[in-house]
Amino acid sequence: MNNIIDILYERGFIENTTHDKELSRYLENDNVTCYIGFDPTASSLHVGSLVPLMSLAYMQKHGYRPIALIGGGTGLVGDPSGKTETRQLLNSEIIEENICGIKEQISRFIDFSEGKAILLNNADWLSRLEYIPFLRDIGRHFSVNRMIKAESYKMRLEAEEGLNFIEFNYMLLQAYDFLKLFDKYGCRLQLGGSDQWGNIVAGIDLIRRMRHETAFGIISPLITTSSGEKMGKTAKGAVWLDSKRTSSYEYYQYWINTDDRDVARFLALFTFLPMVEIKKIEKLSGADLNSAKTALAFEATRIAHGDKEALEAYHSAQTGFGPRPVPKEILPSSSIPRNDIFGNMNVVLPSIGAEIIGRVDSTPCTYINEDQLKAGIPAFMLYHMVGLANSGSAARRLIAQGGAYLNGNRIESFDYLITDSDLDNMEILLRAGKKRFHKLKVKNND
RNA sequence: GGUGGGGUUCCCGAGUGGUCAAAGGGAACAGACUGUAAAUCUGUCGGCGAAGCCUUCGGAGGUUCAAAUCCUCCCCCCACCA
Repeated sequence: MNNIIDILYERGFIENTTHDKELSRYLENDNVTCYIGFDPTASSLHVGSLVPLMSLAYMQKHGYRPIALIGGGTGLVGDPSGKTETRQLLNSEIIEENICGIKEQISRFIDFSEGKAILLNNADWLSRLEYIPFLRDIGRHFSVNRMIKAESYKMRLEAEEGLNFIEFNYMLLQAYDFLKLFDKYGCRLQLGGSDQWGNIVAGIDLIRRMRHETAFGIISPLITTSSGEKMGKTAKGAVWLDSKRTSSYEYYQYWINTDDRDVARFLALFTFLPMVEIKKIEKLSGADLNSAKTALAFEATRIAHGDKEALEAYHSAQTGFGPRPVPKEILPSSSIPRNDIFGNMNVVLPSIGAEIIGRVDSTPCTYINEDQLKAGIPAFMLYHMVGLANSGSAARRLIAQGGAYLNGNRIESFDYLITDSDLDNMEILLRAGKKRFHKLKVKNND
């Protein structure tokens, strides 16, 4: 199997394509350029953007030239596709900031060295557009009758909030992007999420009408978890790719908590592990899947944050939840530490080498003054302080319900005084519920 | 611009003078069960060192012993008409 379409299909990246036969034939060419757009609506992409990112990464792995297009221009307009509400309009300064963050993240997935990929910003051409010429040259190719039938707009036309004119224009701008990239880079293929279908097809039509050439589109399914949620939503909000917003520890934990039913599917989408190995995972069930989840979390963290961060997160998980060795026969291509019981590991991470193999740990941690600890702090205050509870009341509730643990022992009373006598190995391990950990370490007075 | 309908605690949504920190559902959190899964059951679900007090129902004023509820002005959304 070396046809990229087959590979993308097998891994679950494709929901639909335009003209499949011609597309397959086109992809047999050597110099295929394809693109995906990312609108800078936040300073970081989140897990929801992983599918397009990974599909682009796969395209690159197979020798195609990807263009990552940052929507510095379209971001000023706001894509209504598939949204039930109007996006808040962002100003240019915020967008500039966002672009910086996003560029960095994309670079983790796509190799931009030596012209292997291109990073562009559509503000470079969109912000210079003149209204009347644009309407005359581009606008005349769009039928409003057709546009309002587009699924992406339909939703909004039927919704309570309606659709305003600036949003209605979004499709034209994205179509124009595609035309630009076709003209300048010979780019004939656009990838995107399924909500982008209308926008992609609009671009293809525009290229056909104006250049009499064929362009193609591939859309990925909207990935939902088996429980029916959109990917990347947690109680705390989105799971960001930026480790400043979602720490490697949290990121790893997000993946390790994958629903059983999603493990194989997610391994295919969100790691580079070979499908042969993933296929074997599909046969596993029950607790056996936990090793696969560990590998998923490790690999996903590695790709998004780096080897070192993945290893730290892995270790933190071991400290909190106990050692969970991953047998050799599970996903052998994964570089996750094998048969590891605290520290003795055989890591196969070239970028790290041997020196880091010690106790590394990224469990959230707070430092406390020695004096303050000697004086003692009531448990509920500490839980609030450290962020395991949102308020004093919440902390009291937590403790009252028996959900607070100090070094593994349940805290019986909300005002239990935590002091230096609770130090274990120079630190105090606080736990809220089953899986939220926080360490408290002493800062010496100076 | 006109007419009508709206804006309620994280979300949906009830509430039209006191009995309202505000029904119900969802989400979330905790406990039990477990495998850091799912499902289920139970409890919690504004803040406060907790009796009691304080802040909340788009915003600002006002009426009243008492306002999410009544009045005035303003902001925003929706529908129909222009």
